[in-house]
Amino acid sequence: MEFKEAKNKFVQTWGALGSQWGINKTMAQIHALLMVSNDAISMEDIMEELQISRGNASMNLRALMDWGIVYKEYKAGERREFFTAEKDLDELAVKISRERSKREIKPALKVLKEVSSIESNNSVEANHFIDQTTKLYDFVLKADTMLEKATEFKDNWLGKLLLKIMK
Amino acid sequence: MEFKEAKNKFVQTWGALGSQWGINKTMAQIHALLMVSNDAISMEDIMEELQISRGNASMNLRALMDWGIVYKEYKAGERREFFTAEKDLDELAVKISRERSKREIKPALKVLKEVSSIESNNSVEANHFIDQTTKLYDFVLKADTMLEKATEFKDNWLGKLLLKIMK
DNA sequence: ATAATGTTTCATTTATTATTGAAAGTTCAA
DNA sequence: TTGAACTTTCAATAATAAATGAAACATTAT
Repeated sequence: MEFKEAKNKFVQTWGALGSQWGINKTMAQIHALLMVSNDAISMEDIMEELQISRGNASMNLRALMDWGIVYKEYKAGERREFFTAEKDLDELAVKISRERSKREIKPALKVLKEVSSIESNNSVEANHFIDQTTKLYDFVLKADTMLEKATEFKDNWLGKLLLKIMK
Repeated sequence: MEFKEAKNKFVQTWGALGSQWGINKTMAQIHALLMVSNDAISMEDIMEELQISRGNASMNLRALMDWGIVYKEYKAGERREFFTAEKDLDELAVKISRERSKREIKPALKVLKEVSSIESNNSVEANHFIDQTTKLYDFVLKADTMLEKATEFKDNWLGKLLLKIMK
């Protein structure tokens, strides 16, 4: 396998993986492309390489920037905008988990809190419902908190120690 | 809000959350329904409650059983099959992460290994590609391993300690 | 054996989600 | 202030994923 083929395979795979995790294919592909690109590339190049339309490229680049994992760059004497991806993987993981927590986990917690707080009518059914959703709330909250802490740890001694133990 | 309304809201929310994470809506809804149901319920009941077809119910129940998070139950003197969900949340988390690791992460690792192992043609481009995909491989492997270990920890002292620290 | 009850499969249909592309918008140089 | 270069928006369209339902399959009671 040579370079171009490998690059293509990587981009395709990353795209497919994205859709399996609820991130649209093109968004993941653009990100993949930028990740392995040495220097910032233009929208034109992205369109060309991935064979996608201008609108598609524009919208997904915007989304990636909203997630904080792709940046615009301006080159001196160039009208066009260039893009680069966050290449530090720890940083990338932090940003992605923050974003998904904010967008999905937090709202889910709100609903869980809500539905677990209903007044029981003392039926077995209702009691079990309250019990189970309360447990779920606690569990999701704990998981969310752990993720948050884990991302803070990243570069302190405890984090490194944990990683070593867990290896 | 009273019981029925809360239950419905929970099922809907869980379903929506599922799609955001690459699990189909009905599958997540069935799981939600079973999670908060006191006792095993029949396919008929599921169809009724979620307003879905027999085929849909059957296929998604099969999928949930493949994931190991829903079980068939037979009731004495009953021809029909009944279903229950894994209600222990730790166990649920373990099963889901195992399954996703097997289905998605492991294959991704394989590709990463493959593409990062190409012979460099010594262009800056190719070198950067190899470097970046190698880092990604290491990172994903580490994350996958941590998840595996974390699920093993679940109920040993170290795990409990970590949870306490991270709280 | 067979009828009754229940389950699975899968080709077709429907719903959802992503993509296109042309028009509107922006920015900047002259 | 005009127009060239480039970007964004969004209604229309296409691609993808999920759901239906009727036929095939299975199991058990009689």
